[in-house]
Amino acid sequence: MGYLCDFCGDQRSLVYCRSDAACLCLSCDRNVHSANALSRRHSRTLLCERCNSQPAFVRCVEEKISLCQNCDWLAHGTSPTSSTHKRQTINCYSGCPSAAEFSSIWSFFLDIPSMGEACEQELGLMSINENGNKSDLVPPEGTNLSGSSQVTDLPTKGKFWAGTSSIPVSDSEPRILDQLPEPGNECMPKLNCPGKKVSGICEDDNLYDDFIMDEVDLELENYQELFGMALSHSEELFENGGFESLFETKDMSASAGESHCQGAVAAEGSSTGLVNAIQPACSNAASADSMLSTKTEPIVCFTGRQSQSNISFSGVTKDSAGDYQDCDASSMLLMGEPPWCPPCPESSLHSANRSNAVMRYKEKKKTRNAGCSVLFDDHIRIVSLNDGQLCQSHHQKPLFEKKVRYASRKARADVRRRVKGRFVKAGDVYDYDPLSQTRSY
DNA sequence: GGCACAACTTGATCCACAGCTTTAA
DNA sequence: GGTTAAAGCTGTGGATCAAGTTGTG
Repeated sequence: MGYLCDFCGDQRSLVYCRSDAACLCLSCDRNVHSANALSRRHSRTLLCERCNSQPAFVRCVEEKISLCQNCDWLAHGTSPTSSTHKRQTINCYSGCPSAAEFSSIWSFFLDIPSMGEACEQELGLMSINENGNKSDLVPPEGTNLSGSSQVTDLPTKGKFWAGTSSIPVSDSEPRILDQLPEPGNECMPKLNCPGKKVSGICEDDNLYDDFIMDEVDLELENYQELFGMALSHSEELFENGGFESLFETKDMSASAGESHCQGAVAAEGSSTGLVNAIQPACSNAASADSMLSTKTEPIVCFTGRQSQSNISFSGVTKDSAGDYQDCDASSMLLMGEPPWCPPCPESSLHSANRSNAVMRYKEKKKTRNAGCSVLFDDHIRIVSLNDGQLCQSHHQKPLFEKKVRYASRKARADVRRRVKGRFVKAGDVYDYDPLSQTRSY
C-alpha cells in the first residue's frame, strides 16, 4: 500500500480501516463508511505516518508522529534516547465524525498538518447528511472519548495495555507480520472483544497492531473447523495441510454447520458442548465470551418460528438479544417503519408484521454474513488457486460460507446504485443510492 | 393423526462492472 | 520462452420470488 487512498487513488490516505483492510483519505473514509449501518461500525484509526501501510497504534508526543507497532519499535525500541519518548495510544473511531469530533477523539488531531488541512478541505465539503449520525460516533466500548489514553513512559520492554483495550500487548520485540500467534494465545487476540457481549461482530474492537488478514483468515478458518468438525481434525489439517486442504475442509465444515442449523436441534447440544469444552482452553474469560458472542451463529439454530420463542441467541437470552437489536443496524431495520408507512393503522398491521419478519430475516442474514466475513484485497490472494477452485460454482456455495474475498469489489458494490436491488448502469436512473440514499426520480 | 391454510424462513436469482485468468497471436 | 491483447469469468449487495418449514384450527 502506498500513500494514496485505496478507494479514490487520488487523495493521500490518512486513516486505516481494519475491516476493509484499506487505507483511505478522509473523504472516502466518510463516504464509504456512511454507506450503511454496518459499515458505520467499522472501526478506523490513523495510518502509520512512517510506513503508511499499517494502522497507527501510538503517537509519539515528542516527534508528533503516529506509528504502528513495528515502526514504534524500530523508532523507540532500539535507541536508548528515543525510548524515553512520551507516547499515547491511539484509539479507534467508528461512524462519521466531524472535524470537531475528531479533535475530541484525538487531542492531537489538529497537530497533524495533513489531517487538519484535509479535514478543512474534505469534511468541510462533505455532502453527506450528518443528521442522525452523531450517535454513530461510537468509540469502542470502554474507550475514553479523549481518544488517546496517556501511557506516559510507555515501556519499551515488557507488557502494557494498548489503549483502553483489555488486551495486554507485548512490545518486547517487533512482530514479524506473517508470524502466527503463539499457540498459547491463539484464541485470544482475535476473539477478545471487550465489552461487546452481543454485538455479533468482533471486527471492530481489536487493537492489535500486528493485525494482518492472513492471520485472521487462518484463525477464522480454524474457528470453522473447530465448530464444524472434531478438534483433532483441525489440528491434523494444520499439520498436514496446506491451504488447499484447508479450503476443502472449510467447505465441508460449512456444510456441516448448515446441516446442524437446518436439521436437528439436538445437534446443537453437541456443538455447544464443544464450545464449553473449548472455553477453559482460553485463558481469558473475555475471550471465551467473545468467542460465543461473535461466532456462535452456526451453533444456535433458528428453525421455523423459533426466533419468536424464548430461545437464546448467540448464547444470550432474549433480553440481551434485545440489546443486540439495539445496535444501530438492528435498530434501524427492526424498530423503524419505512417513512412512507402510515403510523400503524389497523389495516396495515398484517403487512407490517410481514415486513417486520422479512426485516428480521435480513438482519439475521446480514449479521451472519458479517460475522464470518474476511476481507481480502484484489491483489492479495492467500492461495494462488483460481476462483473456480475456491468456490466451484456460484450456485453451489455451501450455506453460511459467505465470505468477502475481495474488499475492493465489496467497496464498489457497497456504493453502487441499484434499482430494486439490482445494479444499474452508471448514469441510468436508480432508486437506491447507498451513498446519498436519495431517489433519482 | 391428517388436512388445509397462514405465517414465516431461506436459498436462488438478477443486475453492472472492475479486475482477474485464460487463450491466442 | 516472453510479451501483448482480447475474450471470458468471477464476485460483490440488495430486492425479489418461490419453495420449504412450521404453527394453528
